[in-house]
Amino acid sequence: MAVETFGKAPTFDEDDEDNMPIVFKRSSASRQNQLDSEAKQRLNKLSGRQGSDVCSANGQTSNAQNRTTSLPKTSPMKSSQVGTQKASNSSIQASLVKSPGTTLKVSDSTDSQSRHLVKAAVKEENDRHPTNESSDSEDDKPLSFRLKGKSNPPGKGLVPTVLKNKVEKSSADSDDEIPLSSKFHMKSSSRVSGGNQHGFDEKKPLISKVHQNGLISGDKLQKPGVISSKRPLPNADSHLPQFSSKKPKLSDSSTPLGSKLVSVKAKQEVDDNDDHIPISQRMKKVAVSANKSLSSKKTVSKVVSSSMKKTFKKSKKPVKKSKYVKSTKLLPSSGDGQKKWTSLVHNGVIFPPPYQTHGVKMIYKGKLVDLTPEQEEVATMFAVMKDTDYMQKPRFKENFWNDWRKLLGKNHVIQNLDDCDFTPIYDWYQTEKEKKKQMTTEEKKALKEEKMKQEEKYMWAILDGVKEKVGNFRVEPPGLFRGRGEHPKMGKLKRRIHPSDITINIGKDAPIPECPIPGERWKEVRHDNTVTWLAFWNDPINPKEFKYVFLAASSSLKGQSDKEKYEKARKLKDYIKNIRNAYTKDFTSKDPTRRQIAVATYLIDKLALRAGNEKDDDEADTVGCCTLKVENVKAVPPNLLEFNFLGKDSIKYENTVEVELPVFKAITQFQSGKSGTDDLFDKLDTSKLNAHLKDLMPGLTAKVFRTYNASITLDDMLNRGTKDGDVAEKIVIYQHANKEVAIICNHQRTVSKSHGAQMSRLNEKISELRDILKELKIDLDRAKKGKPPLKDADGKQKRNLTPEVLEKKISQTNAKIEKIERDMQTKEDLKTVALGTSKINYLDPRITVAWCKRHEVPIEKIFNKSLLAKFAWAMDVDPDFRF
DNA sequence: TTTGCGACTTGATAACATAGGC
DNA sequence: GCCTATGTTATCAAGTCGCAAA
Repeated sequence: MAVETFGKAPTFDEDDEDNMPIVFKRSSASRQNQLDSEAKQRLNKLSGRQGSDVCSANGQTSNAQNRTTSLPKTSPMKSSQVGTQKASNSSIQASLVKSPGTTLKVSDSTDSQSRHLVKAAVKEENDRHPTNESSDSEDDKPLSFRLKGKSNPPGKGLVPTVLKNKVEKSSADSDDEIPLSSKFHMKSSSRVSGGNQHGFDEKKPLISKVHQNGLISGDKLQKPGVISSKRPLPNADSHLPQFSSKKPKLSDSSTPLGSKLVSVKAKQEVDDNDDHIPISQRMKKVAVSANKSLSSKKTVSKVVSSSMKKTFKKSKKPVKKSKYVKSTKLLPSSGDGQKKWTSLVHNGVIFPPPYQTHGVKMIYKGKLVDLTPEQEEVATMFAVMKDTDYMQKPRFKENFWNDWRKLLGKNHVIQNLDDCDFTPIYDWYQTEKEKKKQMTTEEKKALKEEKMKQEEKYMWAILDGVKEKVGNFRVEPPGLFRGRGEHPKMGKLKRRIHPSDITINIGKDAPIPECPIPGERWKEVRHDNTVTWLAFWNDPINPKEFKYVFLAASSSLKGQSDKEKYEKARKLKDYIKNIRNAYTKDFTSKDPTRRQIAVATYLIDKLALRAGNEKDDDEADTVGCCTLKVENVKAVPPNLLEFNFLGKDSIKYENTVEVELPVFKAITQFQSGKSGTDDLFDKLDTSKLNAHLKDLMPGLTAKVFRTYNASITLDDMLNRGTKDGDVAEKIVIYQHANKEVAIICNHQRTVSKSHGAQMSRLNEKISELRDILKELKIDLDRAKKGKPPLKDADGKQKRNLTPEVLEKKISQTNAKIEKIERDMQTKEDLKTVALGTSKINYLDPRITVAWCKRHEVPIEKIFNKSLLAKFAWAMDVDPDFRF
């Protein structure tokens, strides 16, 4: 096996007490009733200093998934690694360079729509700022260099309470103060010229690079934005307290939190301690061994896997005819509220086809009923949901009935829902579905092509001369609202959206998209380049809210903000020690607000809880950290906290954690004198919390902790866990790390209906193989004695095989059994865990790409086509990249 | 200080496509 | 070559968070 088994018994480094891990284990919390009992029993510890599993509230010990492991210290990247980076990176880059010279690039698509778009784009392009600069990503900067000047004393504690030896790092030393443009001038290449794979304008500093300790950075390099019609452009630095027009709320409180805590940010620590490692990881002592030097130079560090090369080659391939390409590059950065684009051309949105009546009559009180097409359409929406869980929900039926009734009118023959029989419509729908299924491959293909033809022109936009995919160009069709959990509005009619509902956003000089429905017109056309949406309409269920049409995840615009997100999370690494220090100190603060902020931040950091905005009464009753109710947390002496609440999407969060005593005490204090439904953090909301976090680190918000902890967990587990072995074994390591992150983030999925059947089938297969194995062994014995093999089950004489051949067969069969057993284990482990969400949203793709490069794992074994496109910006990362 | 608006990101799952077993 | 398990993509709901107005 290529790896240490993560599930092994913990081994702590007893000698290095300060590095003793904090125990942090997230249970695979369950969806309402779907959690397997195993996961339910998982016990999580937050601050234990012992490696043993702790009994959960129900008295059971945690299982293998909850194993406690501790981690040794991570080391900053060795300076000796630095040298290899450029070379290997540049060779990769070389393979990635494409379409130099022009802004408008070649595309593989040349339909007339596209030509039309290009024309407009060219016109728009002429207005563009001609000197768009770009430079290479900070990835090129080795971590060791980025942390230059930072030192960290060895043997530092992991738990904030035991933190010591603060090493002050002048903010001026931080290379984050330096405009990226100057840091990477040697590699800069203009996006306009098409020479930069990234396409980032690194001169536009990342949010955290804009100001630190009040220093002006490269922000001034940014081109002036176009004035928004909506509201004045916010100051690019408005996220920083000192420039904010709004005073951070907490600074108003009796205790001057802000001033005291701001000093925290100036202290930056080197990562020779574990503070940048998520608590979850620090607590897991992976028995790291020989592969400690994983990140050190192996010859592979210069090697790109063949498949990876293939991928790169593909993206490099110039596309035909068109003057633009589907971009894999990133746009010049734009700050919040700043100009996001200069030219934008697109064809608007496509509408669902008008309703076609089927004429199937439903039954009311045993009699067939005539419905108008409008009434029939809504009745059909309801009828086809017969097999869903919504039909068991009275609220769903009530809401549907209220809306449908309005369409029926007061005097309609149908007077109540209970006497309605929608079966004829349901049966008709099933027949239609069956017909569709029965279509020949050719018919299906033709249908698909027809659809593609109709949609082609809406699929693409040209943003600053680059052809980009549009994400959701289809207007949502009418239907019944499928709110999650106990959403008060479930079942309501989501009415049809018309062009007159839609506001289009497009470049000033671009042709206004033709309204696809004759005789109708758009609600409004705007030319707002401070936003990225192409169109929006008001959500018919909640008219105060909007539905937007954005570019696809693979677009430069999204890639740009994705990268900024991860850079911000990476920056937290430099601050995390002091942040943890600060909140630990405040666990015992006399100021209750301060105490609540400290404990909330702790929970967000350690449990990856979401911020928890306030919700309206017309939304499902779910909570996040700031909105936790007293009843959601049970304090079990001496220091256990049992969390039980519905989080986003009404996914159940169940987790028992062991916390530091001051946290436990604080929680019991917050609970005292309150009823179960009262707010646990009554002096807190997300804006107060985030205002406070911004005092600690520019741009820091609650959600950054999730990204940070997810990515650092992956980075750490991969680097500690990967050993030599074949690709399949390495992929198992990756999945394991991915799974840990998914568990930390509570990303769940429903157990597939066929899970049980699949497992039994695999079990059967294993026993078949074992029988075969037995026979082979007998035959081998006989062959060795020169005897012929026994007859098979049908009584036929088997072929005479040499002992060598039989031995080979035995080993092949053993390998097959092992593989199935491994697959079964993985399947069982992952049956309630969704790996995709963290991969898409929380794991810095550069960690994955760099790891693949280091370990010769083809990147497409980890990222599918969509992810490869989404993370194009991360593909040329240096193999030595660490989060 | 609170509320609401606006613009995004994050999320589970339904629908669809495809690979691989028979 | 068919069928189905599995993987991928589309869908749209539900979060976060900044900002401005009340």
